[in-house]
Parts: sequence; structure tokens; C-alpha cells
Amino acid sequence: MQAIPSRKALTHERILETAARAIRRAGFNGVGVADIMKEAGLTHGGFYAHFASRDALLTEALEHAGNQNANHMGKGIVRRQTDGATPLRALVEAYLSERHLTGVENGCAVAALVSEMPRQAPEVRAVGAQRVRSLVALVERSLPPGADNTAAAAIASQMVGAMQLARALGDNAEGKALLAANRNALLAQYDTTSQT
Amino acid sequence: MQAIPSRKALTHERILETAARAIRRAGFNGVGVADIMKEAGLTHGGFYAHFASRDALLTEALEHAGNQNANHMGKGIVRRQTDGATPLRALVEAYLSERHLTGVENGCAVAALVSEMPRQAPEVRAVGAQRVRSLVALVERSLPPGADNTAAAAIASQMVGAMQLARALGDNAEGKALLAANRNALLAQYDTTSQT
DNA sequence: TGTACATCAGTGAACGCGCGTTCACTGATGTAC
DNA sequence: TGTACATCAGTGAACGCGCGTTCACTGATGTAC
Repeated sequence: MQAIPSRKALTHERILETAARAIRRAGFNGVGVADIMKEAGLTHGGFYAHFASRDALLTEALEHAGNQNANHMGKGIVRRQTDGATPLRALVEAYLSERHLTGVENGCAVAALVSEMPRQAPEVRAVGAQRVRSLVALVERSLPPGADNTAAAAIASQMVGAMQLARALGDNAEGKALLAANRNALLAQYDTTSQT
Repeated sequence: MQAIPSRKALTHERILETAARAIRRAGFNGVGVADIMKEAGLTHGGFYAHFASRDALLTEALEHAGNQNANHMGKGIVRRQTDGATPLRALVEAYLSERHLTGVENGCAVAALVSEMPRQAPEVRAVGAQRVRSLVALVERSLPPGADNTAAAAIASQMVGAMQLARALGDNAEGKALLAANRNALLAQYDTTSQT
């Protein structure tokens, strides 16, 4: 409707962009209101003109992170499909890529934050659950039609778990090997065009 | 060596027991020095006679949590094996049980804390990586001899991811369904004695 | 087009609070003779 | 066995600091006539 966003709306968006990256980088508890405002080029006093509370920011930021990641990862998926990969292979390779291992800040919000979700305020938890559902739905759309409808949940679980374990091991040979093991296992099991 | 533990050693142990549960319940950032001391029946002032710093406590507590969980979950695994389950089935069913879904406090430290690990102090991270390796090793020991040696990493990833996604969805039908989907997928793929 | 005023986004100082850490002290336990 | 003293575990007040939140203010933008 409002084709030209107001100055305030632009600032609001900028704060969200910043926060969406910050929560993935530093965790829900790792970011302060002042930090984020500063990173967005503002002073902390103006914060409450944009958000009712810190939790309100976290809620919006988590939602925003989902969209940011859809863009980032979406490109990788599309490129792999144009190169001839099946939808599932494209997804698995993009998700379990070394790029994703390193780029927490722009990566999947679920992988970056799941274990903290159960400890957040109800509003944040609700959005978190939604993000989990979207991830499962994304996997589901990549499966060949007629596939077992519980497969999506299993694949999503494995991808999220793999990325987290790899990050816990570190951005090194050990972490990368764990990612590779998961890529192989997933593709061998679910991708019909799989090759060694 | 020291068969009779000193009074101080007993207190130290009690603080660790408390902290090991607290970090899984509330996360690394969710527990304060004073909270833990209070929960252990002490005042916060005495803390630094036991630990050099808060991070030192987190490090020891994470290690301790691993042992606590080995006891807790170990029982469930043994019972399932005596009831005739294969080692892998026993592990998968114990790990992806509804009991584990609810009992974060006594559950797997990796599932409770992975996404926070990359953001911790180096000493804590190091222990975290060790706990990941132990988990993979535990899975490995449950696999039939001669199994693909990358399978353990894949299974561990899926189990950890599944537990976390289920917890993010909540202790309800949705979360339980996700667990069930993962149990089925894992057993169908890796357990030869699998049945619908 | 130009002036006068109202609105609005953002500033920066200040608040109360909780946290990690320190430290002088106390009361109990253990040891020497 | 009993007394005198040293050691040691735990107490509780205090510290500095950072955080979420509030608020009086400023300077810029927009509107009325």
C-alpha cells in the first residue's frame, strides 16, 4: 500500500536487519539493546520508539532472520538446480555447505538458535516454532511427490543437527568431515540420482 | 586414592551437580553464580573458594553433565537391551524418548546446549567439542561391527537435531510426532530387526 | 513563495537492578602437646 | 583426656559495571495560510 516507506519505517527495517544478524551471531542472550542500536548507527535512547521491549525486538528479528536466510540460501539452491541437481540434492548441499558452516550470521536461524528457543519468552518461542515448521515445509517441497510424509521431519532434523554439531566441533577438518558424512548419508538414502 | 572425600570436596561436588542441571535447564547464560550457590544451599561468597571463575564452573559443569546423563540414559538403554532390543534400537528409543523430551535437566548436554557452544569461552568450547565426540563414539559402539564409519556421525546428528526441534515445537503432540518420525526413519534405515 | 508553527525521529543523561567478583570476618574442625 | 591454637569452609556486605528502560530535550521535516 504505502509505496514510499517513511523515514521511521526505514530505520525500523535497518534495526531489524542488524538484529536479525546479531541474534544468530551472538545468541538471544548475547545481544543488548544498546549494541544493536549502535551497530545500526543510532543511539540506544530511540529504541523504544520502535519496539515495545527487548523481547518484541527478538520476536521480530527472529522472523526477519527467516526471510534473510530464505534469500541467501535460496540463491544457492536455485543455482544448484540449474546445474542439474534434484531439488533435494540442491537443498542438502546448500544447507550442509561449508559456506553455511562459516556464515552463521546469514544462515539458518533454527540452526543458530534452536537450543535457546525453549528458554525464551512465549512470543519468541511461538515464532521459533513457526520457523521450525517452515524449515520442515521447505524440505517437504524438495521431496519427490508421494514421498513418505514423515521423511521431511527426519531430514530437517538431521540437517539442523549436523550443522550444529559441525559448528560445535569448529570450522576445521573435523567439522567439515561431519558435514560431509551427513551429506553422503542423506543423499544416499533420499536422492535417487545420487553418485559417490 | 583419597577414599574419604573432604568436606570441601563434597561441597564442590554438590555445586557441580547443581550447576550441571542448571545449565541444561536454563542455558549457559541463564545461570548466575548466586543462583547456583543458593540452589546448592550456600551463599555466593564462598564460590571463589571452589572455582576460579564463572567460566571455570561452566567448563566443569558441562563435563559433569555428560556423566550424569550417561547414568540416566544408560539405565534406559540397558533395560531396552535386556528386553531384546538391538544396541542401536535401544539407544535410539532411549534418546528419542518422551522422557528425554521433557527431562532436559537430566538429558543429553549436547542436545540442551549445542547452539550456544560456539559462543562460549575457549575452555568451555573445548569441553563441548569433547562431548560431541563422545556422543558420536557412543553411537558408533551401538552400530553392528563393520558398519559404515560415517554412519555414527549421521545418526548422532539426526538424534540431536530431532530432540532440539521437538523441544522447540513443545512438549505436545507436535513435538512428539516429530520424535516418532525420527525414530521410525532411523530404525527403518539402520536397524535390521526393525518392525512397523 | 515565504513565514510560523506543529509534529516527529532521534539524542543523551539518568534510573534501578542484577551480576561477577572481592574481602574482612566467623564459627567449626582438626592438630599439638 | 583436656586445653590452646591454627587451619579452613563458608558468610554476608560491598565493589564496579553493564543492561533494559525512561524521559526531557533538540533539531529536522512537514503543514497551514
